[in-house]
Amino acid sequence: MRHWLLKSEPGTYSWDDLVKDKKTCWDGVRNYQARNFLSEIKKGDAAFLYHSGEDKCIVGKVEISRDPFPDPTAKEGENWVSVELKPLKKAAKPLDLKSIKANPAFKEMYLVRNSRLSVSPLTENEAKEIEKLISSAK
DNA sequence: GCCAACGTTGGC
DNA sequence: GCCAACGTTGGC
Repeated sequence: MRHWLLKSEPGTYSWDDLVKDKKTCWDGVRNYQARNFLSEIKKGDAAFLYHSGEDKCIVGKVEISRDPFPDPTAKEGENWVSVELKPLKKAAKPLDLKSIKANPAFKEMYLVRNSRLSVSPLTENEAKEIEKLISSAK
């Protein structure tokens, strides 16, 4: 099982929206690198949801509930993919970007090195560290 | 609101 | 195939 980081503007689609919807189709990704990662995701993988913009926090953990499939919002002839996901658990303590940048365990993270990439893989270590940090009570 | 980083597009 | 121009994203 692999771990991923999914990024979203909370104004566009937030953790709360996801909880309200119970599950969502992660579509609209229009970046080749992100698409390549998307298509590597498998049902049963876990991902963390990061809010860019106002929040700049990892806000929760989600589970991929469907293997990659063609993005329904793609135009005719275009080849984009999406996955389906559902909320697993909300972060007891959101992990903000400042802490991520300050933590040497996250030095190599895509979020740190290329904050514009909306879908990226996490190493096992990074995933463990995130898990630990968002789970611990304040 | 500004700017840096990155991706895409189009002229050559 | 290169590179300048432009658009988008996201942090500050």
